[in-house]
Amino acid sequence: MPELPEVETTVKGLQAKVLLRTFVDVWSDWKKMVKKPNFELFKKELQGKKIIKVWRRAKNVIFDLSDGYSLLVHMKMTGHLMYGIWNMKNNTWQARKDGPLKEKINGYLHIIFFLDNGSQIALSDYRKFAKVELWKTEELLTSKEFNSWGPEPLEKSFTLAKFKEVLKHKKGRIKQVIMEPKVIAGVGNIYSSEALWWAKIHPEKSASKLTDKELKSLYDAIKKVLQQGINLGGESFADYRNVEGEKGHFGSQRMVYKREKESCKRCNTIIVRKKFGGRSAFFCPKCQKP
DNA sequence: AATCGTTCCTGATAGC
DNA sequence: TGCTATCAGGAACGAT
Repeated sequence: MPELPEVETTVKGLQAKVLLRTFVDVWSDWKKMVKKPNFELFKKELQGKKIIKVWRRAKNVIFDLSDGYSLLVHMKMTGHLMYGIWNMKNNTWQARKDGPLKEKINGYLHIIFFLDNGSQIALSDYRKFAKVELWKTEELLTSKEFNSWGPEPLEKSFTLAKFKEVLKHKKGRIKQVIMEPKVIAGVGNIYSSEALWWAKIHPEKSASKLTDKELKSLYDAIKKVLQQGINLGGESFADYRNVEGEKGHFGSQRMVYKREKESCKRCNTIIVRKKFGGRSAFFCPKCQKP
């Protein structure tokens, strides 16, 4: 599932490919993925808009366009954006003009954006939870939703004091709290599990019960695992791929996520998987005591 | 105000 | 063997 490092990897990949390109058309076989405005209007309004900037806020990919518009894409759980040249006739695609011809078009492409140089950006999503929205930039930046998201954990302004401030009055389980978009941006199931392992904190511990030492450890761990994720091009345990359709390498660094019944790399204890709040937490019952 | 349950999807897997 | 039931999971939203 794309979290901050995966979205960041996607953004970097797109920056290298699509800056200053202009949208000429859009195709979709699942039009309700476009939430704003309706698909027909979306298609009409997007045509002729030039991509000026590609950036990330929380887990959203944002394309700033000409005429004061912004295109927002949230990949949710199983989505990923790919760039390339699709050949509808023989069902193939190339990530680069001079690159190898990939055997088959990914079977889950639900939106394809056609660019003015003959290339395309495609949104693949087998669970169809992804969302796409076209905003006036000013409206997006001042919207309730945009301003509800928590701080960016890798920005300088995210200090330890800021971390403590956002956790204030939070009594819920720490894992669920740090996964909440309104608390901190970009942290999901993978990186919350990993950060808690590094910080030696049990995922079900109440956020309000963390000691100062634990808060500092967790703060450091969140930044550490996210940066490591970016450095390794994200995690591809499930569906995530970069814009060229390739896997990320964070998997090799996973300490707990999806490692239940394997041994803890610190103390050899068997890693446990426990579901709460509708999600699976992975942790070492010895290193991360309740 | 904080927290919990529901909703959107479909491939994989468990159970019979 | 083949069918059906269950599950995963980001995050907005409504209910409590």
